[in-house]
Amino acid sequence: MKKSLQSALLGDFAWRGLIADVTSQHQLDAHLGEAPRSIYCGFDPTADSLHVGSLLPLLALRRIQLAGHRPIVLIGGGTGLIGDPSGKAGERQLNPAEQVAEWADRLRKQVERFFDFGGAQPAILANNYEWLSRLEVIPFLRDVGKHFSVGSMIAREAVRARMGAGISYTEFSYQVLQAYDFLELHRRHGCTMQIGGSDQWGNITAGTDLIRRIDNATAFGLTLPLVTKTDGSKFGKTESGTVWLDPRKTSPYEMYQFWLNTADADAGAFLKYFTFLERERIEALEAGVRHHPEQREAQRVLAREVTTLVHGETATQEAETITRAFFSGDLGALTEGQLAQACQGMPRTELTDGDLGALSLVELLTRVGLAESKKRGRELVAAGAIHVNGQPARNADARVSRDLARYGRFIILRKGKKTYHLALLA
RNA sequence: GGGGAGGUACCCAAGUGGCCAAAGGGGGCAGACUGUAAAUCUGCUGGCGGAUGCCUUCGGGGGUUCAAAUCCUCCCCUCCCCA
Repeated sequence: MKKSLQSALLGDFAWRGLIADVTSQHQLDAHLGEAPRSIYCGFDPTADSLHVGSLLPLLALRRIQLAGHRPIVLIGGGTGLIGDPSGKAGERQLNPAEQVAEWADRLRKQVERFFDFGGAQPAILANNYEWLSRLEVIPFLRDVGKHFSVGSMIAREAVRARMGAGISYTEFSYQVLQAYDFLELHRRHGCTMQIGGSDQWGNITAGTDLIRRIDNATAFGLTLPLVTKTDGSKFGKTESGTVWLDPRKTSPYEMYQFWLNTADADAGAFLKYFTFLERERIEALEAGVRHHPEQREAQRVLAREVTTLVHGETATQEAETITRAFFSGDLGALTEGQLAQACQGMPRTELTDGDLGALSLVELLTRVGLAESKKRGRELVAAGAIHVNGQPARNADARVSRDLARYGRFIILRKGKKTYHLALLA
């Protein structure tokens, strides 16, 4: 009964665990196996950068191109003005139009590096503001609106979940716009498939339905799984917050650390999700996790691969250099630039010249919040829990002076194993 | 409306006149071990220039007392039972 998958693409997706849901799997399989297809995924500008969570659909789209199909990256400059209710507990505040336009521009630049715009199937970048902003209400309601039944719109999970808390007509309409995007891309570029996160299922099938009704054509959809961690905590966050793709918001070093800290139990799945390594290699790394977990080779490879995908080889080498220096305690090996990068995600406190000589180490610890009180600070120093620029601090009453700082500016305080704080001299 | 129980530190929870800055557990932080892991063990878990010292703290106010988380009183809040 169950036929095996014919197309290399779906077979790879299935092996990687990238399929949460698909429309008519075997028909899609044949469709993809027959000829190069155009496949799209949308990204709404809800912030000035994508984050690691967006990497899953982004890399899936790249897999699609590598498999010989044409990827269409849709920036939701129009839908971003409306707001997707999917997965949102309550109505969101609308962002100013100029801001959404600026964010859309940033996302476009951010996304470009993942695709090949030459070759046999060059990628297409589109922005739905281009057509959504030109829609006229009367024709839209007559030509498109007629094909949507309110009953099925209300039945969609994203809407149903909001019926209690409330949902505006604006957000309620989101699914219609996304369906319309799919139709538009179908007509413009012969797009026959849309992928997205698992919360996008309703929006995607709204599109395949619309294409069937208006253009009497078959289109397909596939959703990717929600990335989960086995310990139950949310994927894509660290203590310092969201892990962004923009190096100005999350340094390559921070991103490298994020992946390096992947739990053993998640390493295999993440290698499949977020790298382009072939099956044999990943299976070997998974075996490595089982037999030599202490070597953390899978995590190292994962961190190297993903950081390189996002930030390039040079940035990855730099992240590795910083990692080695930080975890050996030998900060002296770092250049000023590397030190600055390593400190990028750290909470920081700026010190004035007046603070120099006036503050003792314990006072500095309380000032920056690493110790709740001087008493605590003393206890921490006594316990050997405080390191200053990689060196264990011995004297709680030592005065803070400029020659304590690296490059005359950086005093990196460490409490315990991984709580850092940067005291930055003026 | 009647009857009963209770509000203690981040949470749960002991304590019913001085030996209480307040047991115990959880959580948190740190140390050891380790793989920048998990588990485990240990320490700390009100503040103070380092103190058989002082200050703040047991729902809120007032009072009794040499002395109150503990007794009295008023107020606020929570829960349970009967109407």
